[in-house]
Amino acid sequence: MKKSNALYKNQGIHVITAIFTVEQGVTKVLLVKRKNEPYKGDWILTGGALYNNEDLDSGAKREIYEKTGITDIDIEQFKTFGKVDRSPVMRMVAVAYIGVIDSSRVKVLRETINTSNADWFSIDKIPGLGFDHEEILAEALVYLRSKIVSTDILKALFPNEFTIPEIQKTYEAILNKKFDRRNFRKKLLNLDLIEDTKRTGKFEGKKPAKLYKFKKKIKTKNVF
Amino acid sequence: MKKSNALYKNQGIHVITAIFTVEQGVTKVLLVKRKNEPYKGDWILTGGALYNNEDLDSGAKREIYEKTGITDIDIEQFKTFGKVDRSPVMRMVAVAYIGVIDSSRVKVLRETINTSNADWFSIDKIPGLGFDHEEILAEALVYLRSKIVSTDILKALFPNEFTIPEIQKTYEAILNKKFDRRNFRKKLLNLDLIEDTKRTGKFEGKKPAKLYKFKKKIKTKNVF
DNA sequence: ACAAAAGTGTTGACTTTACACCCATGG
DNA sequence: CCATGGGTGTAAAGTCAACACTTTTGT
Repeated sequence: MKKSNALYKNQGIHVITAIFTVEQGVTKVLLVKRKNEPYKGDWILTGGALYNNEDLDSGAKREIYEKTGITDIDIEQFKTFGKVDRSPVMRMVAVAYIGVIDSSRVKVLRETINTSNADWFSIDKIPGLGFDHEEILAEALVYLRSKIVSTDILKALFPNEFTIPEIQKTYEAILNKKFDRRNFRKKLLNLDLIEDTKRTGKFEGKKPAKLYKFKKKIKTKNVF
Repeated sequence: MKKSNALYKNQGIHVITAIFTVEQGVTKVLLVKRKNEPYKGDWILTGGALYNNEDLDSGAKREIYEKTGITDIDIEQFKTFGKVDRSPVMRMVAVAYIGVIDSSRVKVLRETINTSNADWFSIDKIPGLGFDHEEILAEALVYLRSKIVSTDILKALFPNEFTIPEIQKTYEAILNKKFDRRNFRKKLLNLDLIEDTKRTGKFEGKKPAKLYKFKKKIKTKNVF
């Protein structure tokens, strides 16, 4: 392959992450505001150009750190976006990730070189986003929803102990759906993701609730 | 973003597809042999560099056409690979796809500009592959297996009518697992992917078998 | 008439769903 | 002592896995 061929000259790779949290029953996503052209002043998902000396996952995490100050976040790649005109500057494809984090445990930076502000937005009050980030965010949400029903992706929100009513609220917020208290408990326990800690704590009720925690190892169940 | 910054100069994008078929109960993948360095003489999956004037899916299809002559193939993006050293020439990320096609319906080209030969390989007799294509192929297979249990991805192998014993053999070949005849039938019909054509045909038995076909519209079922 | 593969039905185990009742605590 | 949410149980409907018998044809 010839580097000089105009057919594939000046290409680049974005690594973009939709970082979600849930606060008081509301699903939110972290956005940053661009300081420079293109899309100056617009909100976008965290991300930026991949460097030559880093793998995709590392690049995505570096960008998260640079734009928000967040470290120690687990991310999961879900799709790559590559419409010809998705960036007005040059030909870029965007490798997109989702991440989940407890917003109360992180202090988000307000000012970086390329972005001013960084803030959590309720997913049903999203402003217009720059680049193709609205499309990316929409697909990120679909992916997030598909993941929480069978994986321990919510572990980031509940790294330690939690009660079932508490985590149920989070499921309901993300899936935008209500569940029967008793059936939810049975189903969740059946997924084999969490275990009883034999301790109790408080959530909303006056009666103490049992505390659970995510298991160390998880196994997935199969169709067929 | 400055195009000249060495941190992200000279990057490129590969679009790679693992094309599968099933012949007489054996799952096979289409490989081509490289004519030029790097990896001259090695077998690899079909693919190549994305052009600036095409979307990702189009690029993947163009590469398939150029390397094998195959047109009219449905492909599905499943993951992007981006280890720093995955290509010795320059920094490339590979957007990977899977596709399924009936090998008996296509005539695969044997000679192109960059590749000589193009042939079907049983997935348990894969030669060493160039670049990181062994890793891509391994993940492609996992993805393929996850897809056939709930989608109409096998439609490409059975575009028209087929019998249940016939398609069962294909499922068994891909999943490398045997199923009970009666339960397989019930489960498959329950997936709501196929419908009775009210016609009959022959497969292996002497008794005529009912002919089915994939439905036009498919709906997916949910957990939670 | 029989071998060989195709089609159908039943049963028991397990899940899922929809409910109703008791429990522990703070006020 | 009672309101509030937390915990548990049960019955009906549905799914899943294992298995046996009948049907249609070619020879």
